[in-house]
Amino acid sequence: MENKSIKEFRTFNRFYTSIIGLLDEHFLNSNYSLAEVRIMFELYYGKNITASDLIRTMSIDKGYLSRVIRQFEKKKFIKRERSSEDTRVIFLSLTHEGKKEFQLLDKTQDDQVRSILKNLSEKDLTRLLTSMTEIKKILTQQLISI
Amino acid sequence: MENKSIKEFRTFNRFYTSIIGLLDEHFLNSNYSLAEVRIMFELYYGKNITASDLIRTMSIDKGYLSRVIRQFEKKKFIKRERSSEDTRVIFLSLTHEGKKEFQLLDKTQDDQVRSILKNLSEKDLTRLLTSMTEIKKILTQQLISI
DNA sequence: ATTAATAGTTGACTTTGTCAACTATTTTAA
DNA sequence: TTAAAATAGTTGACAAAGTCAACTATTAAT
Repeated sequence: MENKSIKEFRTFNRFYTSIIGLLDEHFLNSNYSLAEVRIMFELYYGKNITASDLIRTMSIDKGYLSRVIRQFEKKKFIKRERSSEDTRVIFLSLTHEGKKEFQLLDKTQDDQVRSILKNLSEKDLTRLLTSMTEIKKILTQQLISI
Repeated sequence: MENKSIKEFRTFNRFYTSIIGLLDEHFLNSNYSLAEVRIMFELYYGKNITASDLIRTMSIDKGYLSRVIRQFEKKKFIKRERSSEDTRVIFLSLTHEGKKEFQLLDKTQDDQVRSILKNLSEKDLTRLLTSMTEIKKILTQQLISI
């Protein structure tokens, strides 16, 4: 395999890092860190999520997570419910307030993405999404080897 | 434009964030932060770079940058040269030591990318890189609107 | 000549993240 | 069945990363 391929791959990574950086800016200007938004995301779309789940999927430190959860609890965004089967385990979920707060963030992100995509021609939009699907499909199989 | 497009775009963003995260892990396990590696990158590939340049291109805080540069100077990775035209300005560059250090990081990253790409068929590799070029082309024009 | 702008530094601070030790509980296996 | 190992989560102490405003020095603008 050619070095040129590696170079191209890395160039794309830098390019897309800056795209993601621009999109994340909004979150960073909100009152929440990326980790906090991600936690809300997981709880909003998931079910019966525990701290351990978040630690695994986010690769976040458990001490740090514990504190973030406590903060959110104080703000009444997250509620805890101890498992009856295994009392070490605590199920986390968003309160109504928490859901509302996340929806706000999520919608702003949607709006921001829409404002980018709306400028694209039908053709370009299709090409863009097709390319994304393609990349996802090809790289998913490789993910394990990283 | 459909909500489905927005959703797909954001799904890809999350996917690619995790790819980048995996690739960046190595840097984070090195003795340098992402910001530090990025600074070395800019100095390695650029010419006549000043702190102001880095502040603009990286959107980094100037106080923070000032300290990082000082650290690197202490390690003899970066050298400063005051501009004769505008004595407020200091040109930054990597020392021989600094270049060697960056090359090490850069090579490790290359190796890591190679280990991913080598598992792909010729066809998939071509498709992957084509898709990346496509995305880059389509989104570059939109970058301003973000 | 003043005033405004720019480049970079410094101090004080906050946020974010890490590490290891700890409690409490459950699972494993002799 | 019980001792040891594993798992879930918390806490304290700390380090790294990043932010903000005030500062010096210099240059550009009116």
